[in-house]
Amino acid sequence: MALSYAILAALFNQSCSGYDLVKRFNKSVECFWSASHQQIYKALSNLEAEGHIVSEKIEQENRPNKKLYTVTDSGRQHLQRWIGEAEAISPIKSDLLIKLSVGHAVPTITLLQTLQTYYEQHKERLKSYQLISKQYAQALQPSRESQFQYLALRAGIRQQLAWIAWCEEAMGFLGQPVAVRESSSAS
Amino acid sequence: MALSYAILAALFNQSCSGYDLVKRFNKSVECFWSASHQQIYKALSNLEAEGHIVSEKIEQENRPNKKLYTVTDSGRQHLQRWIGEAEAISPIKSDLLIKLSVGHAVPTITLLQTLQTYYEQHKERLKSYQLISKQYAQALQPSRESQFQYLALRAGIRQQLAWIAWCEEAMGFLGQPVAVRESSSAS
DNA sequence: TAACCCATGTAACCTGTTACATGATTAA
DNA sequence: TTAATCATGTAACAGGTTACATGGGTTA
Repeated sequence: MALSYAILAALFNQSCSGYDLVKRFNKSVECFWSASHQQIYKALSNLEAEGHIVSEKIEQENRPNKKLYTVTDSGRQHLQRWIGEAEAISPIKSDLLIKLSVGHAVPTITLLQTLQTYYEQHKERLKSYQLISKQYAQALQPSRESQFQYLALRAGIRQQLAWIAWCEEAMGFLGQPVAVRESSSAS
Repeated sequence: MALSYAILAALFNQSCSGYDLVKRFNKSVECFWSASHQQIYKALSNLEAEGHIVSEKIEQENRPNKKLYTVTDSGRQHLQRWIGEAEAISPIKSDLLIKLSVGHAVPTITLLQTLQTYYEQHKERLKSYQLISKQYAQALQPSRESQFQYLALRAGIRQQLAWIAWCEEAMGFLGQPVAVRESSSAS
């Protein structure tokens, strides 16, 4: 369900083909959702069957033809209605947290190694978000659209910072076997 | 896949019935994953077929019999192996971020209302995490197990704090003075 | 008398992942 | 010549949601 809306939102911001959508979802700015190309092509044909998007066949030379998808009035209304609804927030569902909550089942060194790997991944992701963020910040006259995308990016950055700070806390905790400390930099 | 491990981890910490697992997953401390009872019963029977857990039939008076599930040696090893592996981190997949990234499609007031609802939910969740956290912190001699659970909880707290701070940033950006209402729970 | 708690399940359906398929163009 | 890019799909399977089913005991 949410994937359809994510697609609708992406197409509302910028009409494109299924192939381009895949790239936007998995590589670049729209990094808050992911989906395989199979899933996306399926969702696109459903959305078109429901009348929320239309496709225009683009004939190309020296490469395969493609379909350019555009949001219809019906699609826009569908999207607008959804934005106005607030769903219940969902649980974190993080592998790492499950692993840590049974950390006593393995040697501390194992846990530290696993933690380190996640730590580095979060730092990587933060870096890529900050890079995009810089591009937005440098725009002299940002469009209203891009301001919203910048805001969403800010959330991503805050999430990564929270994970990174926590990894450091956890590694510190595991580094010297101590009791639960009351202080820490919780704020 | 991850659900099986989450169940294994929960049972490793404390053997219990499927019914009790549902409660532990959806209500209380193990609040980092969620699953319906149908899903959990299914996963339990799979795990038992694979030999990772065993069930003991508990006969009860005045109420239905139940099955007490316990992790086997094989199950413990399976879990330990998994803890040592580090998967790739996954995208945020937040409805709210999708909504915000096409915020220009609706009137600002609509977006603010939606944001406010998420904001309150995150504050609620933070409160419940902090309540559990306090119980851990008050334990005079915390077990090694509970220290790990406390650490996982710290991650949950940091996540909620990040969301809350971002909601305030976003609401501020959208031109609404952030009303810092201390008790928004009764709304 | 109705609703909820205990306790476990089946079945239909939708969503997401993995594998398979095609076929021309371009860069190493 | 090997691989990657462009561009779109089908099919089998695993994971997750919703609806349906049972039946005694307790609380309002």
